[in-house]
Amino acid sequence: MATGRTHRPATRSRGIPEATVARLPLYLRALTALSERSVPTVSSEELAAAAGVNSAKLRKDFSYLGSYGTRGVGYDVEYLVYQISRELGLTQDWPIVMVGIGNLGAALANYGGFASRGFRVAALIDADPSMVGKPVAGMPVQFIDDLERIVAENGVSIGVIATPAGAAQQVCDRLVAAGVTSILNFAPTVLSVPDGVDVRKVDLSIELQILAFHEQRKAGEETGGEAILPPVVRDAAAVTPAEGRKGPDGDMPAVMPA
Amino acid sequence: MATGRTHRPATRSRGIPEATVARLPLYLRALTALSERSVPTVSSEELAAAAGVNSAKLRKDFSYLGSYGTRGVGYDVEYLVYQISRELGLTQDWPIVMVGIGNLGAALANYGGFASRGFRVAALIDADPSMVGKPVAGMPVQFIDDLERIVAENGVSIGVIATPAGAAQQVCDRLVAAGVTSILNFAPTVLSVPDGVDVRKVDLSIELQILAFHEQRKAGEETGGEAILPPVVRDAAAVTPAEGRKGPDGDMPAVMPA
DNA sequence: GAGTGTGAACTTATTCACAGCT
DNA sequence: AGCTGTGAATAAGTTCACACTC
Repeated sequence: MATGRTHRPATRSRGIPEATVARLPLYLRALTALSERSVPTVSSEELAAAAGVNSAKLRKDFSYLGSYGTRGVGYDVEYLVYQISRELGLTQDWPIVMVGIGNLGAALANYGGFASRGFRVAALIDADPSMVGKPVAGMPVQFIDDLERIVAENGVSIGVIATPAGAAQQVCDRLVAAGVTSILNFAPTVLSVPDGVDVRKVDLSIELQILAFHEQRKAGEETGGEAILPPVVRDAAAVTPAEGRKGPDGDMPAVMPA
Repeated sequence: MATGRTHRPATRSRGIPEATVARLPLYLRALTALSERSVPTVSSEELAAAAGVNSAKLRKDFSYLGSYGTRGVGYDVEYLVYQISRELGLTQDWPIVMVGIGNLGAALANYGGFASRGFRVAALIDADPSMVGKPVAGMPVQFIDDLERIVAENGVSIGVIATPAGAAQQVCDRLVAAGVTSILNFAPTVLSVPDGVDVRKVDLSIELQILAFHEQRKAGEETGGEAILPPVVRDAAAVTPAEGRKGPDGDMPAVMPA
């Protein structure tokens, strides 16, 4: 997240904590499901369970939006759906462009949840001329040379990058120059953007690595903590010995080629 | 994240903060890039820039792993690659299964970064009999009835769910029953799992909604904060009036059908 | 009675700033 | 002189617990 703006805007702004903002879509999804089942009201306890958080957190989160509940009763489902939608900006229409229509890009374009909530795919863009014109998710892929025109004509402010890592920064620069100010990045690279542009990243392999960390911990705990199991070295190529280090445990294995 | 275990294990454990763990893969990626360019050492400042964080945070993060740097010089790239890999558990091999080989599942299976770092796709599994046997990313899709056998035979502890939302919880339950203790969930649902099982979710539409929130803020700020612009209502269907509410601004529009 | 809304306590994360090593 | 490692200060996020309202 590369939000510039350190100082808050002059007007006394109701600052909704970032952590809360990140949970609003979760609440919204749970509420939408209730709405479809025509449930009229819901308590913080019930809604929290549906959203997978605890009720105190949920109430605190909602308190930043205003007092939308009724004591002794709970929350009006439809009313809350509306208020959260509005807060998230989903009562308006957001045209987005997707750049990089490979395997992943195509899959994302086909993914329904995309278009569902206020988001509309304005264009699919790729740099491969052989892709251009091919229909993906019911719309023809456009050539990257037209990126600037497409962004301008559609008033696009949100871009999705699903290119290979090598192309991502370049695409990002063009998007930003064309006026895009929010980017969802699926390429495994750190993007650098000017102040005022938001970047969120979704990274497959990072998520797996975090899971592996915890998984490893579990394995260690089973044997009574501080496991003796020496890590199975998978790839010890090209690691310098470097003596005198003081890590909490495990120096590099001796079998290591310099 | 549904980590059970409230109490720390008996042995005085070096508790690495969750926020730090989440950044280690980032550092690792930056270090790997340096390693490929045969850069021998790097300062916290340089590495932080490459990873997109600030240097104080990076040094603090590394301090939880041990003292792996050299004052006045910086960090030995190869040595750090090894230490972080070990800490993340990437020096061992993690067989994973992917369940749900639709558009997204197939795209993920084809995604290289998956297999690269210690992770090995042991099986692709789908519930659609017509998919079974078809090669995806060079391996035949297997039928969901074999899930338990596959998990057991391969010692799988990490599962990836890329099914439609409706099937996700059921698949999750089967994975957990079969012995999987870490799950990466791409389905737009909250999964409930027993204590001791970790779930991480990747959710497209949530990320977009967070971006929309910030995007809306920017639009408001341009006109001098506390924008007068009335939110364009896209879908005001079925919202109850509910008078007497006290949100910070904007009650529901009057045009609303009860 | 039931359940929200919220100060206050607590926990986790980030940033500062500088002592200490090379 | 340069750069790490880390206590101390600050900020952000979570949980507690209960007054208050319906």
